[in-house]
Amino acid sequence: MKKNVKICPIDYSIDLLSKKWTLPIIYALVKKSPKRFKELEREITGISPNILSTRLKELEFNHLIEREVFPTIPPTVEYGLTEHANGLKSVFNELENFGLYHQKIKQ
Amino acid sequence: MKKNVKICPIDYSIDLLSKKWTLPIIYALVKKSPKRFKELEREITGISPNILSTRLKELEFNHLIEREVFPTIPPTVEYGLTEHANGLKSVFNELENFGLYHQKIKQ
DNA sequence: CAGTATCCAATGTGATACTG
DNA sequence: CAGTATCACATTGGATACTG
Repeated sequence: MKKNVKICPIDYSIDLLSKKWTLPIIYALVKKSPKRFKELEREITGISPNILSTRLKELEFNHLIEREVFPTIPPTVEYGLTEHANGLKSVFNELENFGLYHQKIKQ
Repeated sequence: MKKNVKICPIDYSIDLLSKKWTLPIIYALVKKSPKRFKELEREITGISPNILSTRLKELEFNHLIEREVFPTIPPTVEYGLTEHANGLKSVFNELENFGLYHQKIKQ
C-alpha cells in the first residue's frame, strides 16, 4: 500500500480483506466469537493450520481480531473479533442478501 | 464448490468474489459502467492484461458483467455490470463505511 | 485496441514431524 | 492443544512479447 496518498476507503477495505481465507475466517468469528484455533481449523473447510496461523497474525496486526492466551494445560488460545471489526457485520449482511438473490438467478 | 449441498449464501458470495482482482474490477464498474478493456487495465493499478482477461471471463460466466463487441477498427469491447450485480453496490457502501472508520483508528 | 501465449515467480497445499 | 518447521507439489499470478 502506498504511503502519503489518501487511499479510497473501498480500496483500503479490499486490501484488508482480499487475501485468501481472510473472509472465511472473519465470517466464522462473526457467527460466534471467540473461538479457539482448532475450532476455526475444523469449521473452515480446507484451510491448513499454517495458513490459518498466518492469516490470524495479519488480522491481529490490523486490529480486526484479538488473541487471548489462557495458561491451562493443555493450552487454550481464543481468537475474538475486536470492536473495530463490528462494521464488517453489515458487509456480511449485504453479502448474504446478494448471495440469496444470486443463488436463485443462477441455476 | 460442492454439489447437492445447500450452501450458505455468505460462503457462496465469498466464493464468487474472493479471487484476486475480482473486487477491484467490479468496483471500477460500480463507479462507471460500461468500460473498455484498456480503461479497466489503466484504472486498476497493478493488474496485468492476462489476469484482467481471465477475471472478466469468470465474471461474465457468473452473470455479473456482460461483454459487448462493436465491429470498429480498432476493435471496441465494452464491459458492463448486469442488473444481477446491482446488489453488490450495497456491499461496496458497507466496505466504504468500514474503510473510513478503520483508516481513522489505524494510524 | 483487445486480447493470447509463454515462461517465471509467488503463494498456497499436503503431509509429516516436532515443541512447549 | 496450539502452533511452527520443512519440503515437495500444485495452482495462481506477474512480466513481457506477440497477434488479428
